Order: sequence, then structure tokens, then C-alpha cells
Amino acid sequence: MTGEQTEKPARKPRIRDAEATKARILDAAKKEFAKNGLGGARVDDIAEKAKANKRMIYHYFESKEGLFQTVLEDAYLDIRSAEQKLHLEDLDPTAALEKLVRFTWEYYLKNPEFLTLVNSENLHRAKHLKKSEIIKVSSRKLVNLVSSILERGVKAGVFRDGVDPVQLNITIAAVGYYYLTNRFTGTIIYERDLMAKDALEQRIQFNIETIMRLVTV
Amino acid sequence: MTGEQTEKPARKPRIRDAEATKARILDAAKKEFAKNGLGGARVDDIAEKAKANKRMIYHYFESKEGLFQTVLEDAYLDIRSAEQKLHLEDLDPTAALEKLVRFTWEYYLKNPEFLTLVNSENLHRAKHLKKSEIIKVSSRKLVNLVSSILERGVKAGVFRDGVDPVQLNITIAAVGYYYLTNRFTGTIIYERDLMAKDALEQRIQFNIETIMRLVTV
DNA sequence: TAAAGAAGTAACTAGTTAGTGCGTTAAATG
DNA sequence: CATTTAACGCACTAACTAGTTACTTCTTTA
Repeated sequence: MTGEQTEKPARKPRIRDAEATKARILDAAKKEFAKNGLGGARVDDIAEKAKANKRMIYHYFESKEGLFQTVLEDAYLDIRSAEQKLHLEDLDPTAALEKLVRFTWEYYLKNPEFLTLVNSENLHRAKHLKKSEIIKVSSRKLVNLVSSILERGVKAGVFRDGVDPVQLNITIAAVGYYYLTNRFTGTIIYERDLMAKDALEQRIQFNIETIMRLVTV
Repeated sequence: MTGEQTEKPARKPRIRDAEATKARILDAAKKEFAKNGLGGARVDDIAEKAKANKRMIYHYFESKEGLFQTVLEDAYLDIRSAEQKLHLEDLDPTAALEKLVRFTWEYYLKNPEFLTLVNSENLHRAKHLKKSEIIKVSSRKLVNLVSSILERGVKAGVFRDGVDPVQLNITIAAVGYYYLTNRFTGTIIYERDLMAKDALEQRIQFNIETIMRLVTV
């Protein structure tokens, strides 16, 4: 509908570029939603940061919630696709699991907006995610990935039998997510700078230890 | 200042009762902040739910943020005091640790507002908690509690040496917190009702297993 | 019982905020 | 080159929202 012949032109920098404007809005919205939550985010601020007119937001995304939904979907698709790119099936079970734990931690660390977006979505009882079929499909792949790592480990005699892949998946996420999403209150409660370089290094080692001990025979 | 002679009268139900009004406001505010976050909460709604006039909120708590800070402080003090009441020092190390894991899980389960309040506070980079000295003091007690359980376990030969009590504390919270705060997105991602009775039972068992394997020799 | 002080209320303000109506301008098309 | 289509922007509105002003009513105490 938008441009059949004009697939990826990138020939000359167009002054009017729908895709580029859309991308700028999404980028600005991601930051704004992550910083202030869905309720706290301001549409005017998103438009300004995106160097777009507010009218464009409503033209491309219908509403503030429509924009949030797209931002959230994109965020989930990004982490799910990055997980697939790890090619864990090529590694032995122990190395594969350790790599997944490390990847999850580093992804959260490099993309703190992801954590806040997920928190915001849960505050709204996942009403936006519910509508998205593609998220379910890509999540299923992640569970299957962990399932097969576990199976291979059991066969190789390095992992114990009976570990639920969903519970393991949740726990891998949990030990990183909690630490990082609560880094501000955590720094006060535990009277220790949780984001100091050595603190982060100590935590990822602890997380690997936690997960490995959980699955090992 | 408010009433020296009238310490806990409870003689006749007063039509005008400052303490009762204050309590109703705090209760309504806790629910409203938990449901909608600090930004999404509406002062008018809090007043209405509390069956108090909005002016009273500003009289007792100065501002919306002042009210939020009091709600948050109260929430932290409640869980910290409940932890102390477990008297874990009277149990053997293994039983004490298991009881703490179970308590933490059940507290989150029964008080989901706590999770949302903490999330909201982290969205605001812990600016309200920073001001509270009493929170630091009571948190220190929790870390000391876990420290002494670990120490006793090492001496008894049931726990391994070198486990950082802060990391352990964080992990005990993490495995419950993540599961419950993300119960809405989780139910979609993992295509499983995470709040079903047997799912909850399975999770607490998994959490105990995770923590026990982490500290055992 | 009169005076003082505290508890409580209605109505308002000044500033925001999501969302729109309508016109303008650039690019594609025949 | 004329016409259509899509990108873009200004200026507005209707509803909302934190916080306040000015007042009434109840309770305590000298």
C-alpha cells in the first residue's frame, strides 16, 4: 500500500520520509515510556524529542496506547530475535545454558528500557501484549530452546532430570531482572552501589552459579 | 502535639477523628498508587475512596509525593517487621533459610501492592526512599539475619563457605518477585496460568530448591 | 459556657494533556 | 506539467488535575 516499487530506496535523503519519521517517533517513545511509564509519558514530549509533529503520532499510531503497544512489541521481538541469534543449539548443554544466562543479564544491562516497559505493561495487566499473536509465537521458541538444552544435558548426564523448562526460564530472567530493575531501591536497602563495575561482575558470576547448581546432577 | 492526654482513647467513636481519617487516606492511597503508579494515581480518587475531603490529604501529607513517600515507608516497614517476627534465629540454618524463602514468597503473594509500589519507586530512581533513614536501619537487620543463618550453616557443615549474604538476599527476593510482578505478561509469554493454585505451589517448591542448592555444600 | 483550635468541606484556579480540524507543501503518477 | 496522494504542521478544545482559598462545624478546655 505504501510503496511497492520503492522498496528500500535510500537513494537520496528525502525531506518527507514516512518510515524515518515513524522510526524517530518509535525511538523517542521507547525512551519516554521507559523513563516515565505509560501514564507518566507525555505525547507532546515524544513528538518534540522525535522532531516530529504530534499530529504524526496520531496519524501513524492512532493513540498513545497504540504507540505504547508498538513500542512494547518491538522490544519483545528484539530480545527474542537476539536470543535466537545466539545459536545455542551449536554449543554443549553446559556452555549453552551459561551463555543464555550471561546473554540475558547483558541484554537487561544494555537495554534497561526493556525492564521498565515490561513493568509498565504489567501495571496495566498486560492488556497490550494480550493482543499480540507474534509475541506468543516468538516466546514459544525461547521455551523450546531451553527445553532442548535441558534434554541434551540430561542425555549427556550433566543435568538432572525433571527440571521444568518454564520454571528455569523464569528463574534465569528473575535473577537478572530483579537486581537491575530494582537497582535504585536496592542500592539504598543494601547500602552498596549495585551498579559499580565489580558489583555487576560479582552478580553475573553469582547468577551463573545459581542456575548451574539448579540444573546440575 | 496532637493529643497527650488522649492516648488511645477508643472510648466513643468520634465523628471527627484525625487518626482514623489519616489511616483511611493511607489505605486508599496504597491501593491507588499500587494500581496506577505514582504518575497514574489521582488525588481526587484517593480522597473519594478514603471518604475524606481532598483538602485533608494536603493537610496531613503536604503533597501527592509526600503521601506516596509515607505509603512506601509504611510498606517497607511492614515487611521488615514481619521478617523479624519469624524468629529465624531459633531455627536450625536449613529450616530458617527455607522459612525465609517461603515467607518472602507468601508475603509478595498476599501483598501484591508492595511489588507495584517498589516498581513505581524504582521508576522514580528511589528519590522518596533516599530520604528515609528508618528504612536503611531496618534493612540492615534483614541482611544481618541472613548473614547469621549462613554463618551458622557453615559452622554446622550444611552450607558452603563464601556465599555473599547480600547476593543471597537479593536472589531470595528475585525468584519470587519476578514471577509475581510479571504475572500478567508471564501468563502470555509462557502460555500458562501462572496464578493457578498448582502453578503457585510448583513455583514455591522450585524457589526453595533453587536457594537450597545454591547454599548447600 | 465561651473561646480557641482542630477537623472537615465546597468551590475554585491555573496549568496540563490527549486528541483533532483543517490547511499547506512535497512527491509520485499519468 | 497537471493532478492526485501522502507527509506534515498550526492552532485549537474539552476534559482533567494538583493544589488552594475561604469558610463551616465539631471538640476540647479554661
